[in-house]
Amino acid sequence: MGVSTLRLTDTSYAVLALVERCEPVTPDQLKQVAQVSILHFWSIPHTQIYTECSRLAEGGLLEERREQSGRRRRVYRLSGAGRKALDRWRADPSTGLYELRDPGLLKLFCGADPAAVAEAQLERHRERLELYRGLYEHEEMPQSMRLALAGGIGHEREYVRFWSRLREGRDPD
Amino acid sequence: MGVSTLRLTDTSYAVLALVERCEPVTPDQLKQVAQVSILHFWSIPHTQIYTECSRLAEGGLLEERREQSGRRRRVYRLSGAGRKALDRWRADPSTGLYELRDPGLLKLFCGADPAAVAEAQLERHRERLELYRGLYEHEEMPQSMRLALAGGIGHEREYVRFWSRLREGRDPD
DNA sequence: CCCGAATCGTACGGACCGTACCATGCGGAA
DNA sequence: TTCCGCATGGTACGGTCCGTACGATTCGGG
Repeated sequence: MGVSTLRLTDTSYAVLALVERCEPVTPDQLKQVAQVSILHFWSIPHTQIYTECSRLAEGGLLEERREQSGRRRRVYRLSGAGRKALDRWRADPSTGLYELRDPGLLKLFCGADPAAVAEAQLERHRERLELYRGLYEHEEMPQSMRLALAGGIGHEREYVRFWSRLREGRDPD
Repeated sequence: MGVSTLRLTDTSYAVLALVERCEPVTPDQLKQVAQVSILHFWSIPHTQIYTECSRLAEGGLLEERREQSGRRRRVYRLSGAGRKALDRWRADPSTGLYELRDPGLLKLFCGADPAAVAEAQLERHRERLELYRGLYEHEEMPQSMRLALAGGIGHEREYVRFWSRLREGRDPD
């Protein structure tokens, strides 16, 4: 299949960028890297990483090899066309809107007891905040990744603030 | 179809709660209400509101009537079973994790120029923040809705802070 | 050497999504 | 009044996505 007929979504570019950073790489490794990076602001079900890789390979944006022994896993690299597409996308700063599905805010909106929901949410968000802070402190990572992570930290901090106030029955302000 | 065979997602409950608040109500009206409320933290494509309403009616959680004249629109009310299901769900404060798809953070992560992305993001988030603040000040609304809106305001404020710092080349902190 | 667990990958059906398109009502112009 | 154009309201439908469930391979310990 030629590049011309290939539909590229933001998810496609996410995969291309991950491959760029990790090549040569198997889908399973991508899955793990995504787990501690983009999945926090760009959620994808794990199976889609496999299908997206093979789509992109078929379209010529990734190069696909097979390991010669063992599991004969597929191994991907960015192709010239892939790099070009990725660069073009990166050069354009315009984006679509974000989409959020936050069941905590939903329950709050729907009339659940604020303090009770807050209690549960606080626990989750505190965990996440600690997780992000740990990564931020201890991991080596490229600057762009560090910036995105800082975004996540900011959000979790805000979540914790919000739900804390709610738990105590104060106005969230 | 009996209730027993009906799969209820968070989206189902979102619709039930909106109906509870607006009944009697047509799907189109729900669409408009959602537009200025839950869509900011629980995104749903508009067509799904129609299909979800008829699913819930078929399952006995909503009552469906037709207008007698004009467009003969479908008009929904919460049934007894619907109210019960909704109450049960609300009483349980546990929830799943939130999911986010933020193309701004994604581009940042993928190596785009931070200042350029920030410029574009700032514009969007400033608009949203103003929108939410306007609603918060001027609209009458139930307390639970006000709380959820306050959550949205907090997040937009954080977004603005984050992208502002990035635009100026400072560390996001 | 075998077995169980962990890892890695895929198959598949149903839910979701978004585009494109109909249908109806409404209001203004002549 | 009638016509027309636009705004509103609703649906049809096919492709994409999603998540569960399972199959395959490897590894480690007894």
